[in-house]
Amino acid sequence: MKILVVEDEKLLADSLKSLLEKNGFEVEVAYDGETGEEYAELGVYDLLILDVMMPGLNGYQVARQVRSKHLATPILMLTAKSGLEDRIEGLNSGADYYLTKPFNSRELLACINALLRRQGNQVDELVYGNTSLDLSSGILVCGEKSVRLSAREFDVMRFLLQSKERNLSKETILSRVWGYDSNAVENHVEVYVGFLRKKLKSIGSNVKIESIRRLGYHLEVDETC
Amino acid sequence: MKILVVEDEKLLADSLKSLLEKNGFEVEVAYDGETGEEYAELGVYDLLILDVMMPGLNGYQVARQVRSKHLATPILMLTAKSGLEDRIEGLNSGADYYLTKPFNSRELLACINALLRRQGNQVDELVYGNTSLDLSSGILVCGEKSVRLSAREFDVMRFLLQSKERNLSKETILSRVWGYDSNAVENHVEVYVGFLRKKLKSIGSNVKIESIRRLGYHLEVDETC
DNA sequence: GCATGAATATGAAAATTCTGGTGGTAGAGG
DNA sequence: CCTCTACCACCAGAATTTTCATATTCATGC
Repeated sequence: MKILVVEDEKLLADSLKSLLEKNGFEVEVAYDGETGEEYAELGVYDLLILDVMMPGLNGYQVARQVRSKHLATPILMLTAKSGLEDRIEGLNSGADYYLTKPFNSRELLACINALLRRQGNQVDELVYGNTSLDLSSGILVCGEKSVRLSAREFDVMRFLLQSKERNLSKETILSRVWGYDSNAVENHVEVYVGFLRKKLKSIGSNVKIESIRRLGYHLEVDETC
Repeated sequence: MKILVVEDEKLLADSLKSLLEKNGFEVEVAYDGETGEEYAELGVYDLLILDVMMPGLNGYQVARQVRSKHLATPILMLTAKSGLEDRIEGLNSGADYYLTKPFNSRELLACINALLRRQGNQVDELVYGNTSLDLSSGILVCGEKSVRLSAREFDVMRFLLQSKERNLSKETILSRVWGYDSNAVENHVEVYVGFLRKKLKSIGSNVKIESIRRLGYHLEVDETC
C-alpha cells in the first residue's frame, strides 16, 4: 500500500511518514502542492493525504487537479479547525474525507483503513512464486499440496504477501498484525516467521522468508528450488 | 452505551437499530426531528445519529438546537451525497462526523467507536456489587482477594460490567467481544461465562452472571452472599 | 407429573498463541 | 583474525482459546 503525503510543514510531514511506515505503508512525501500534484498524477498511490494550508497550490487545488485527471485515488484532507470559506472550497474538490487537526494517530489510522477498505481493494487470493494464499479459507497452496494457517499465521503471511519483496521491520509487522496498541514483543514475529517457514517448506513452496539483520523480513522466490 | 437514532425513513431507522443492538448498544429511535430533539435534550445518550434529510426539523437544525443547550454529546450525521448548500449548513451545526449514504456497517461501527473513544469516556475501573475490575491490569478485585483475567475473559467481563443489569444476548456478546466478523459460536460465550463465574466465586464476589434462557446473560448482585 | 427437546453448563482435549531461555551467527571494532 | 555483542532461530513449556462431547436444566405439551 503506497501513500503520498503532501504537507509543507516538514515536522508534521515527517512524523506522518514515520507513523505510517511504522504501520506498514510505503510512504512518499512532497513538501509543496506542485510537487505533490506531479507525484499524485503518477497514479501509483493507493491514498493521498493532502494538507489544505500550503503556500502555492493548496490541498483543494491539488485534489481538484488530480480529480480532473480522472484519478480515483482516495483523498484524505487535513484541515485546520478554521474558517468556513476554506471548507466550502473543499466540498467540491473531490476529497473523500476530512480530518481536522489536531488528530491523534488512532483516528488517522482508522480513517485510512476505512478509505482503503471502501476503495474495495478486494482480492480473494494472494499469489507469489509458486504459492498462493486463499484469503477466504486461510489455506496456503503450492501445487497439489496445501496447509491451513492459524489466524495469526494467516495475518502475518498475508501482510508479507501484500508487501512482496519490500522489507518489513518486526515493529511494522507487530503494529499491523498484533495491532499498534498491543504489547506483543518482537519475538512473536520471530516465532511466527518460524512457523510459516516450516509450513512453506512442508508444501514445497519456493517462497522464502528472508531475514535481514536489524531490518526485518521480506519474501523472496528461491530459484534453486 | 446509549445511542439515539433520529431518522424518518422507518426502514433504515429500524435496520440501524438492529445493527447497533447486535453490537451491544442500547438504541432508541425517533422518527422525526422534533421528537429527536426532545429525546436528545434529555442528555442521556452517549451518541446521536442524525439523518440530515427529514421533513420538519432536519438533522442540522436538531444538531444546532442540541448544541445550543450546551450538550456535548457526539453527533454523527448521515448525509446523502447531495448538493453543496446542505453540507455548508452542516459545517456550523456542531456535528462531529459525517457519513455519506450509502455506507456499510463496518464504516458505521468504525465511526461510532472512533467518536466514543475520542469522547474520552475513559475510566480506569468498573465497579459492581462488592467487586471491581481494574481496566489497566485486567485484575478482578473483591476485598482482599483478586484474580487476573485473561484477555478474552477481560473483554467479556468488561462488556457485562458496562451493561450492568441490562441483558445481553449471546449474539451481542459475540459481536462485541469476538468482533462482528468473527466466526465464533455461541458456545464460546457459554464457556467464558463459565470461566468468569468460577473466578468470581474464587474471590468471594457477590456478583452473579445470571442467564435467562433464550435471552442471554446479565449481572446481578447476590444479596444472600 | 412426565417425557421431550432445546438451551445451557461443564469437562477435557486439541489447537493456538505466548513466553522465556538457549545457542548460534553475522557484523563491528579492535 | 578474534572477540564481543546484538540479533535471530528455535525449542519447550505455559497459558489461553477453541472445539467437541456429554451432562444438566428448563419450558412445554401431553
